[in-house]
Amino acid sequence: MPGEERRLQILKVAMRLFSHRGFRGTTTKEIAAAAGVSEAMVFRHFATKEDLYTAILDYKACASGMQNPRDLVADAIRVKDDRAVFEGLAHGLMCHHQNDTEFLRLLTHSALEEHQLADMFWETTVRGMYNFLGAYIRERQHDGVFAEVDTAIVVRSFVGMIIHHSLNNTLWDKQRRILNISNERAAKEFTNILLYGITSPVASQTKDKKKSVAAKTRPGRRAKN
Amino acid sequence: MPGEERRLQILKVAMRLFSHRGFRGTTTKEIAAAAGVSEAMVFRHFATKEDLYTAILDYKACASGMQNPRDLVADAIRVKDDRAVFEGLAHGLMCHHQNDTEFLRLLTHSALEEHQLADMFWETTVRGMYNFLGAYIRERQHDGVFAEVDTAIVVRSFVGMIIHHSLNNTLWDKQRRILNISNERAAKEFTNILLYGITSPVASQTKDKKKSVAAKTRPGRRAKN
DNA sequence: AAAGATGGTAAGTAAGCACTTACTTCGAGG
DNA sequence: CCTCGAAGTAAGTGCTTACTTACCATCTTT
Repeated sequence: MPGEERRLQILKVAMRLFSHRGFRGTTTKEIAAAAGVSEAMVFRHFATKEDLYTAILDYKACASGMQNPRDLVADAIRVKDDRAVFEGLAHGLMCHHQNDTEFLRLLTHSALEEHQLADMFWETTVRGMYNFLGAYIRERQHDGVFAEVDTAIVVRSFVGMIIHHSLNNTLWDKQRRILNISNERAAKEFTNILLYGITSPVASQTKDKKKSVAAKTRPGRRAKN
Repeated sequence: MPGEERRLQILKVAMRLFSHRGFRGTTTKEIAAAAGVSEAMVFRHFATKEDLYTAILDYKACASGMQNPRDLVADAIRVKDDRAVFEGLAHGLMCHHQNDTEFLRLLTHSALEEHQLADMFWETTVRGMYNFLGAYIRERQHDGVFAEVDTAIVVRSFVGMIIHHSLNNTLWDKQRRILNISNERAAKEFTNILLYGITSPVASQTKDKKKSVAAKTRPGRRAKN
């Protein structure tokens, strides 16, 4: 097998093991065995175990896509379709987490171990999310559509629903015993709660002074299903 | 030092180390050194390292209090003060997480390692939370105060905001660079979003058919501070 | 066919690990 | 004073760990 291919294979195998057992909980012997080669081969491709770990993180950060979440909802932002912005973002993130469960696990491990990856991820992806989503919310506040709440709090609330749901599905309740819904449904419901809350609508809100795309696309009211 | 006292001391020291470095990442030698005794003493009090781990979990589950969160808001539930229910719950949980950061870390570690503690915790505390909070929400839906959303989704959303915020504070952004607010404020803002969403109020909602405590205690509208 | 790069391994090594053994110290009770 | 159990340790034991060395086999190039 050519070198590059083998390298990638070892990397992927190690990724799987690290994500389940953690860095210290995974031995180089196990990695070698899972890859079907001798331990020496692992060290031919990666000088140290630590190198292998950081190579994985690079791979996850770059190759694995991890497209800017902003791109997911660029269109919706342009036309100020609030529902599409939040729903699209939620759906995109949750699908990513579902398709790449190792990602969340690795990230959580690195946060616990206080590995640099956690900081890196925070400084780039997370901060970026707070910035661009915060900017959008602020814009809509100026439009008079959103209430004047600290934007960071809004982002934290919404991201909290999403991440917590994904963590539940991949870490805590894999059989989805407590809550088993599709990502589409979850995205829609979370968006509903963020935009309108759970308090029953008591007055038909027909007196919108500022007509907005959000208002146009707002559903009558969600039903239980 | 008497036996019981030493045992507890070792247990607490181990708890601190385990919560930061994980089970496999902490050596018995380190534990002994941190407790100021020889390694043999650790094994006199706990037959194996695994025993020490489960002893910690028992200690956390029982001794550490971990009072039923229902008790936190029993009064508010009785008088159906929605705001007090959610705000009290959020505040209580977040304060608990803040005062005992090891708790969240241990729990997260055990979930990643798929240790039995994670299941135990899930089956008791988490399931209990979904049950009692879900029951309250359902009651208020029958009262016509809350919209007809699947109660488990509502609980997941709200708990998500809380847990995610706590995890941020203890794991990801310890310096609170992105969001630095008190637990009181966070509890209040999360509750606002859950109850009313972030969409600006456009019609004064004076036509409440069913007068409720929630309606009475609802604030005019929150301001940015 | 010689040379050498490439992909691979068996068999180490030194350090670190959980756990043990054989021993000391010391205060209370008869 | 002596004994006896509880608190404590120094120095292991055998196994595992990350990492190395020395060596093979099979291609490609000249």
